[in-house]
Formats: sequence, structure tokens, C-alpha cells
Amino acid sequence: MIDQRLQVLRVLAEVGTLTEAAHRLGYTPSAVSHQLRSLSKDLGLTILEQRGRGLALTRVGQLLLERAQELFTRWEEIRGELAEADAGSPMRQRRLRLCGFSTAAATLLPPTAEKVNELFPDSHVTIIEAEPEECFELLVTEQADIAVVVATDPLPPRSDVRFEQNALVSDRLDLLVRSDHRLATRSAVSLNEAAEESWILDRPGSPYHRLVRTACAAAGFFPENAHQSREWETGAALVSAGLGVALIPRLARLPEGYDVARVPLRGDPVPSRKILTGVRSGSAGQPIIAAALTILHEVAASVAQRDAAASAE
Amino acid sequence: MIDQRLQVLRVLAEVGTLTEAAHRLGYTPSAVSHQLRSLSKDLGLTILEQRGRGLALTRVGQLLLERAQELFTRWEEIRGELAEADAGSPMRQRRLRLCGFSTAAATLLPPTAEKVNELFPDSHVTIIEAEPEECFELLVTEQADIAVVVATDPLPPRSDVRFEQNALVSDRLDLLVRSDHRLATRSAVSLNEAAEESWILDRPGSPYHRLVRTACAAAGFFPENAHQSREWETGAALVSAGLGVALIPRLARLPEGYDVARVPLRGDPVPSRKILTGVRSGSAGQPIIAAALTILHEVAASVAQRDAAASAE
DNA sequence: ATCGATCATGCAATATTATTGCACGATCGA
DNA sequence: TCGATCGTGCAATAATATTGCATGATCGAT
Repeated sequence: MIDQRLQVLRVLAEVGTLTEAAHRLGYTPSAVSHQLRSLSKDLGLTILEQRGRGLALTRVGQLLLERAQELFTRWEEIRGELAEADAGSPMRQRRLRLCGFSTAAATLLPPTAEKVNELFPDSHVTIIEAEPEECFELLVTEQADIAVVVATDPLPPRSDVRFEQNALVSDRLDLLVRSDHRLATRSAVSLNEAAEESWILDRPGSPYHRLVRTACAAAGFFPENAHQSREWETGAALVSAGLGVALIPRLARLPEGYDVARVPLRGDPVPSRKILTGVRSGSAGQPIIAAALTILHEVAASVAQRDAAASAE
Repeated sequence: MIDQRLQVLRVLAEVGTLTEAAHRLGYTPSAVSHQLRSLSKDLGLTILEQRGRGLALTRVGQLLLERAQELFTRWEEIRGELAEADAGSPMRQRRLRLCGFSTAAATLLPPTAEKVNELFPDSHVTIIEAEPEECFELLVTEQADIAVVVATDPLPPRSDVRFEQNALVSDRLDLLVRSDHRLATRSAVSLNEAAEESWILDRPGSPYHRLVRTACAAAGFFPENAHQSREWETGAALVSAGLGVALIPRLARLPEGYDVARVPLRGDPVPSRKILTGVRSGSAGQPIIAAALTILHEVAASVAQRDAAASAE
């Protein structure tokens, strides 16, 4: 509804080079160059200037982006108002696209989609698995309506006016050990009891690597990084093989067949990762989005409940 | 910047049929049909419904139009802010399009254009002569930036949120008589002194016809409609031929060679027509538009001044 | 009731607009 | 100084919007 070239300009402002912006948007540099040139011409403003090899926004370009955000937000609000006024219509918005990182996509999103479908019988709910950073890009390009992400460093800050972000659930971390490990039968352990273990972490630099190191640091030790795994299942396999211990979020499900035990951690605060929801600013007023957010919180609460019960057995 | 299909929807809302809307916009009905269909689909809303042979907006469609106006207005304001911030740039907005009805286009607009060109040496000022109703259409479709119109019935009301309208000048009406007429040498007459004359009016139903009849009614008589003329020059020719008298606005210039005299009218209020300026809501903040409006008022004042001096001679 | 005029719509053909692919000159880091 | 990376412009191409026309529906007048 509002000129999409402004989104292109925004991406350029983020990445600093036209080539990279084009790559992110799935266009060629030529196309982006032409789009921004025509935008500048239509506006009669100098919005870009060459800075070294790349392009930077002028002051006016930045101002344009700031002000444009107001329009985007307001438009989302209007959409909500319209959707509400159009409740009974046969044409009403019945498409909802949820995106989330792997665990969320596997655990939280399917039950949410199911319940939304019950509440809106003629709705089409789509689930998109994507990395957290990608999720926000999907929101802004209108390819997704709700994002479920882990709160980690490189994400847009909570204060980013383009999004409304809210805490969804605090996903506790469990210690993953082999069944015959000295801690395997404990009902709960504190993290520093595993200080001397060999640790299986994600690759250095990854958000989860940082998360685990931060948790260990808070517990007073530095984990020995014996092995690196990207996927929970790989980590479980390594633990199962007796190569070390790992931290795994409660929501992450593991396949059967690994010789491992999850031991709940205790502590204050309990080591956990924070899971957030994100929507486009202003869009939370749209009935189906509002409903889905509510349901998402219920699902998250009930999953957390179920897991608490399970771990108490 | 904001989806142009909303303007199409607005025109449809005004005229009630898709065919007429298409005609006004210079498109074929097919094109408009497809545009509105795609708009409705993109929005997921039912914005139109068949009403008899034509189309009418649903409640949601009307709401959409109302809310969209807010975006249009805000965008114009932002443009102003941006233009101000970009004052020194080589790319800055230097195009200004003025539109007005014939007298304005001939009398007020040229000196305004000239002065704007002096103030903004690299500007391109365009003058468009158009009927008052057409002027507002030009504003809304971004084909003109400032409209100068006569305040008459079928125009958008001053309260129309799409425009900001302001009084520019009150254009006094003079009595036009043949040189040998009994009133020709008077320095001023009151309108009812000409109550018994044969009158040359515009065609019944036209705004100027109504204006003159209203002025006469206020003076306490009904003019005998002896002849009808559309153009000032025709009226002058008829007066010159001794066929009657007419009212002619002070700003309207007449060619040499007619055997006529202008006699100023007195009265309270003095019979006159009101001339207004109109701009798109929010756009008055753009530097070149703001400057042009100021200049337009100066020009109008000085023209009124000059005419007052001339008639006092 | 019936007929002709007016209307919105859909489809294939066409015109318009956006995008690509590639060559060029500029800038930066080694 | 060289090689890599970058933005730009142009012609070719892909995508999109618009037209022209045929169809079925609605309305007013006979």
C-alpha cells in the first residue's frame, strides 16, 4: 500500500552497499539502483550519496525513512480496524503466516496453527521455518505476520519502532548427560556442578554458544569446549557417545534412541533462553493476528506446564 | 507513494459507476475493474458491492477511504519536512504547477509564476487553465499543486479534508454599461439603480448566473434576463451594442475597442465573488508551495490595489 | 412484459513498466 | 600498483498493467 521502494531504501541503509541490499531482497544490483534512482527522482530529493565504494543515506534519506515508518505503522493499524469492520464478509482476511526458528516451528507453531484454524474455520495458516534474523525480514516484507524468535544479540532491539516485540516464554535450559552419568538421576542440579565436564557447544560466534557461555559465566566457570554441534540432535548423539555434556532448551524435542538424560537446572535465575513474539508495528490490532498471539501464549504456557510436570516425574 | 488504486476507489465512490470513473481517470472500464478487484483481493476486504447497475462502496470501503486520507495528508506534510531539510540539494523539488479558472490564469497566475521564478531561480513553474471542478481533480491526482478557484456551489466544501482552502481575494463586481448610458459617468452606483435594465447574464444554472441573481436579490430585484453570454468578451460586445447591462468582476480584463464603461458598485457588502486557493491537505508545508501561496496573496492584493486606484481616477 | 440502453466483468492481445545481464569507470585494501 | 568490490547505464528480456471486445445482468420506457 505504501511504496515498496522505501523498504528497499531501508535495507540499503542497513547493509550499506547496494549489491548486498540487492542480494538480501533477491534482486540484482541494477534493479535496486534503478529503483532508488527513480525514488529519488520522484521525490525530488537527494537521498543517497556515495561513501567510499558503497552508498550511504543523506540526512534527508534518513529522515524519509523515519517518517515513512510512521505511515507503515499507521497503515497496519488501519488494516486492523478495517478487518474488524469487515468481520462477516466472505472476502475477509483469512491468511496468517507464522514464522519461527526451528524449535518454535516444531513445538509452538503447529498447535497454534491448529487452534487458529478451529477459531477461524476458513483461515489458511502457513508456517515458515526461518532463522531469527530472517524472521524479521519476513515480517517487514509482508511475507509473514508473526515471528517467534529467541532473544539474541544480532536481532533488532526491542525498541525498534518497526516491530512490536513481546516476551512469549522463558525456555529453561536442561543439562543433557549420558544415562550413566553421575548427575543423570538427580532431580535437579546447579550448573556449576558440571563445571569440570567436557562441553558440547554450538560453534563459537553463534547466539547459542554465547548464551551457554554467559550462563556458565554466571555460574562461575568457563566451559571446556570439547565439541561443536549445530543441531540439538547432533549434540544428543555426542552426549550419548559419552563425549561430554550439553545444555538443551526444554522446548527442544529429541528423537528417541539416544542414551541420554535431561536434568533440570536450578539457580537464580534459572538458566534459560527468552523467546519473543514479533509483529509489524500496528498490526496487532488485526483480529486474526491478535487471536493468534493470544493462542500462542496459551500454547507456550501449556507446553511449559506439561514439561514442568514431565520433569517432576 | 501511497497506492494510487485508492484514488481510483475515491473517484468511483464519487461517481457511482465504474464506467464513469474510468472515463474521468482516462482509463477503460476494464482497467478500473481490474484495479479495484486486485485492491480488494490484496486487502482481503469486500470494499465494493453491486448496487443496481452501478457499484457502491461497502461500509468497509468507505472506512478505507476515510482512513487513507489520513495517510495522504500525512505524506504531504512529510514531503514538506523533507523538502525543507533538503534545501541546498541539487535535486531539490523545483517544479510547481498552478491551476486556475480563466480569469485567474490570465490575471493572477502569470505574475505569481514570475515572482516564484525569481525567488527560486532554478524552478519550473507551470500554469494550467482549468474549470474550478477540474482544478480539484488536478490537485488530487498530483497534476497540480495549487488551485485558484471561485467559491461556487458545486465545489468541494471548505470542510473537505482532502484540501486546505483559503480566501485569496474578494473580487468586486462592476456594472458594465455602454458609454452613453445614464450611469456611465457616475463614480459609483448601487446595484438597485440598474434594477430596470435589460440584463446580460451567463446561462441559467451556471455558477456566475447564480452569483449575479443572488447579488440582485440582495439588492431587492430580479434582473430581466435579456441575453445570455458565457464569456466576458461576449457580454462586453452585447453591452457595447446597447443590448443591456452586465456585471463583470474587477479582475476580468476586457479587450480594447468596446464602447463600454465600468462603474464600481457600492453597497454593504459590495457585490463580489470570492476567490479561493486550494492545496492538497498537508502540502502547504512544502517550501515552494508555501512561498507561492504568499506571493499569490501579495499579487492579489496589489492587483486589487491597482484596480481600486484605476477606478478612482 | 419486452426491448434497448447502460453497466460490470472476464479473457486474450497488446502496450507499458520493471528487471536482468553485462560492460564500464571508480574506490579501496594489500 | 594490482585485483577485488562497488555503483551505474544500456539494450534485451521478463513481468505487469491496460485495452478491446464479447457476455450476462439491471434498469427505464414503451
